[in-house]
Amino acid sequence: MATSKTGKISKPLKKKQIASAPAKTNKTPASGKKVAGMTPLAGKSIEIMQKNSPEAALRPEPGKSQRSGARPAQKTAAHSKGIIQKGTKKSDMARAYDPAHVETRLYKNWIENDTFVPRPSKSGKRFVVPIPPPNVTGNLHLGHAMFLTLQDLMTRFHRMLGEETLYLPGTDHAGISTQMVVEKHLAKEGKTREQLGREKFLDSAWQWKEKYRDIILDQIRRMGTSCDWSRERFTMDPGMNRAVRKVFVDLYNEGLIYRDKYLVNWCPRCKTVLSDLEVNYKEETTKMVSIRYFVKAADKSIIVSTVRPETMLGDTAVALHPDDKRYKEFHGKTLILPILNREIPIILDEAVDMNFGSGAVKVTPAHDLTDYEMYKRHHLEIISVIGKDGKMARSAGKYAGLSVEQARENITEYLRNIGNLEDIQEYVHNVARCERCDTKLEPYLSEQWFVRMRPLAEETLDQMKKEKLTFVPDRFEKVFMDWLHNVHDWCISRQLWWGHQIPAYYCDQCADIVVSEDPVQTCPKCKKGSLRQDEDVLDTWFSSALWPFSTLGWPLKTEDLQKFYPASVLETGYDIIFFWVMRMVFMSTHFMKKLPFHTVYLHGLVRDEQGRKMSKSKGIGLDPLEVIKKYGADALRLSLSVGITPGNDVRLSLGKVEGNRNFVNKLWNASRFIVLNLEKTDTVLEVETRLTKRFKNLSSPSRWILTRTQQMIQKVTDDLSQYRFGEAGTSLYEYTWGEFCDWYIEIAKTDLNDDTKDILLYCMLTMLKLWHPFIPFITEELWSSFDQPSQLIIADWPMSNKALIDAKNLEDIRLAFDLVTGIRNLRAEKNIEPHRRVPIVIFAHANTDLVKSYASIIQALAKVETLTIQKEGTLKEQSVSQNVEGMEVYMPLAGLIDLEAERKKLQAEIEQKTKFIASLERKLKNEDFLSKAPKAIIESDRARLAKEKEVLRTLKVQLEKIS
RNA sequence: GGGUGAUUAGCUCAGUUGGCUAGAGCGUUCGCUUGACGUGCGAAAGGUCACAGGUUCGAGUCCUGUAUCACCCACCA
Repeated sequence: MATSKTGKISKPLKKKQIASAPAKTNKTPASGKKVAGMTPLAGKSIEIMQKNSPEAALRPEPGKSQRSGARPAQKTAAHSKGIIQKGTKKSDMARAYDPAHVETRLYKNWIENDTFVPRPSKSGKRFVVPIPPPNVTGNLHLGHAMFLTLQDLMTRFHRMLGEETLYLPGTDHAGISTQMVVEKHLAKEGKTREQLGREKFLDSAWQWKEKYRDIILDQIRRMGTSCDWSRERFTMDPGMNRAVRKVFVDLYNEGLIYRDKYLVNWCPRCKTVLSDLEVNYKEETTKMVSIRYFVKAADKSIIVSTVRPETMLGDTAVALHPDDKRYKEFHGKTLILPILNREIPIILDEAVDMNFGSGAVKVTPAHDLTDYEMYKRHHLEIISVIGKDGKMARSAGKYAGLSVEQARENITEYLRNIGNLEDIQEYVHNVARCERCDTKLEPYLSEQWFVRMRPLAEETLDQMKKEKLTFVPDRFEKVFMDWLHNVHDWCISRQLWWGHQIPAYYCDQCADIVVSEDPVQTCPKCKKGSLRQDEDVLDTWFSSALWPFSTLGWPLKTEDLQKFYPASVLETGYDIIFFWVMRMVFMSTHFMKKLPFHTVYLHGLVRDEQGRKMSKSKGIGLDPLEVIKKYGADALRLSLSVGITPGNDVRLSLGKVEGNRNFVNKLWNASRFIVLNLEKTDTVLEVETRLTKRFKNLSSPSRWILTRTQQMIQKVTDDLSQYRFGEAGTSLYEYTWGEFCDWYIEIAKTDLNDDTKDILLYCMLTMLKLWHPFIPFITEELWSSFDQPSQLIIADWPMSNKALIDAKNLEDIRLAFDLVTGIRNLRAEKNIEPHRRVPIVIFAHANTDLVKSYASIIQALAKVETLTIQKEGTLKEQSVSQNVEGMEVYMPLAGLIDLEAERKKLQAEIEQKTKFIASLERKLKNEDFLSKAPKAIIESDRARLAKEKEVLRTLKVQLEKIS
């Protein structure tokens, strides 16, 4: 491929066919003229000398500060710290960027200038991102860093587009988690929550919250997030609480919240119920015991198998499949439960799997969900034998008080002794565990509050037909829809103290339940009973579900609510799609009659270098603050946004961050170069206007970089609009370093006139704008060094300017670049020191005039002494050669040439070329291809073929000349 | 049991609607005080795009199957 779609020149430059040589130039005339074979040894000895030179001692040790350099210079404080301050002379810009001293100052500055506060836009467009409120339980981790980076990236992009932008911050009270850490904290002082009592416990929880809220918010700021802090919310703010109460009461009145007795997931350690989503299943190998149950008054028996023999104390039936022929004679009989000798019925139920085990199932309604369902179908007895504490209950008789495990052992042993134990086998099955503390859960029969999901799900499905909800990546749409189609009721009560207390009140006289937004003292029904509020609190996610509208003042009809609901994009990790995203969607649909956002962007999970999930509880993972301290927030942000793809997990290594820190520093130095060479700094607009007028008169490289800049503007804008952050970042990176720095700055050095200075400035300012959403700190800092009006954060996003595009020129300049690389190749191959100038002869054939126009660039960048450019010709001296796009490039090296090696090199190239041409020809002779492929493809292949043939021809010519 | 994702250079990953003699960063090798930057510069080596079929003029990209890994949902004792 010649020039790529984007017109990038980097690809062709890396081609293998182009061979060797060293570096570039400056204006000083060449000094060392005698071309001599430079041996590797000679090079080494020089290196050794350098290390021992006095100057070397001044170099910074690796990993130490950047302060000293090879050329020690007097530095001001600002200088040495890598920051730019008002009144600082430009020449004082430090050699390396030091984020630590810049970030805090800039952040403060942004806030002082109210730049994070939404400002009405001319277009009326708005962009709203609700933050996923971090828990007030601890410190920022990389998961947070991830979403903060992406959300802020979008926010800053849209703010620069001129939209009225709101990034709404806040924190979550995080019920169980917070209660757990507060209890742990109290335990250190030897206190328990029971000792303290509810009120005092809540006091210390609030204290905890105050402290950690401040910490976490501060950490959020460290990432550079441009949240509107004036609108910050906490899920237990009075306003939020009001919203929660209203939602609860409304849903209750509509019959969508109910209270019922049900077998729920109980965590004996947390002492609360959990919703199905908060249960993790983990595989475990246990013993499955088979027990013989005898039929009453007969010697017939049935064998049942179980992994939980201790629950047999609560058995109230044995179930068989109605069609199971083996057990026909047992239908209608009763069995004697061993140990207790209780009489239990045999029931028939289709839930039984005939093919599993013996085909007979013990039924323990109080401790198994399937059994509980059978209990309801068959009107059985229900006996609970395990208590809230996870120990055997009083109903377990002599086993009461034992742990479940102990009881299991004892009962198994007892069954063995009485001869009812038939078999024990290893069995692998899934065990339910608490998402928070990993304790084994017990199904527990109790009265709880539930949200009736079916009607809400259907309402949501309807709404989603009217409004499009876009998922990025789109595969999550299916996951989302499947869940909606297969919902279960949501258990929302929690036996905790920290959270929104359920607004339900019970009468101590008539047992009536009053559900009310405001406290009720006396029973409205019997008029005499006093009311006591339900002690339980709501699932944390209940309040999070209201986040998109409760944060804006709902249920009040506030201006904010009108303006900023619905939000634009909800960005979060795919792991909380059901916990949070789903619930926001159906709650918002129900109460706002509009989806809460139009797009759901789901990022992957951040993992460590080994691919392990970052988890602070396990002590794995990098601390974002440490990373920021060492490499800067910008470097961290880059590492979490460039090269990533939505929905896919990211591995983060310090090496990656370091690389990005290096990039940030590169940007700093490119700016530094420009600052040092600029006499005056005009605004982007002024420069752009000037360049637009002069465009046609500009040099080819100048037109090239301007064209590429326009293309970058277009690409980055498109990519960011379509949530392709990784892609946008990658191209910008390549443009910044690989094109602007590596080529344009080097070319500009050869002729620093007013035009080139204008272009350097224009490109840099544009680049700073394009980079700003990714790396806000350094870009803002550099922006200020160019004396631009207003801050970068609120500058206008650039627009691609058609008057600054010259597409044809991209092709032309590529030749020049390829020639430079080709010559450098030759030099490197022959170990010519970079600073030594060499003579070069180019037979450029059809490109002669064009190449001549690039002579000075080639000469400068490839360090050429005398550059001879001719249409064609013969060689006077022995030379090494290189073929660049059909142009013959020779570097005379009399006496130092291994002719055989040269021949082999050319022959290899000829062979490769020949093959490639053959395959192209085959393709272009293929009737199917000619008739079915798009014309543009055929045309470009034809052109390609012609070009390649020319290259082949010249390669052969070269081979002859050398021989 | 159902579903999803991953599998591309030594490592970590890109690769938008199929047109690619397959790219980046790190690492490796060689050479550099080249006055923006050694947190740098120049050059190079390195890939049967997991495997097997298929669709297509053309497949890293689409389809089917297989393997391995990861995850999600449901949980049958």
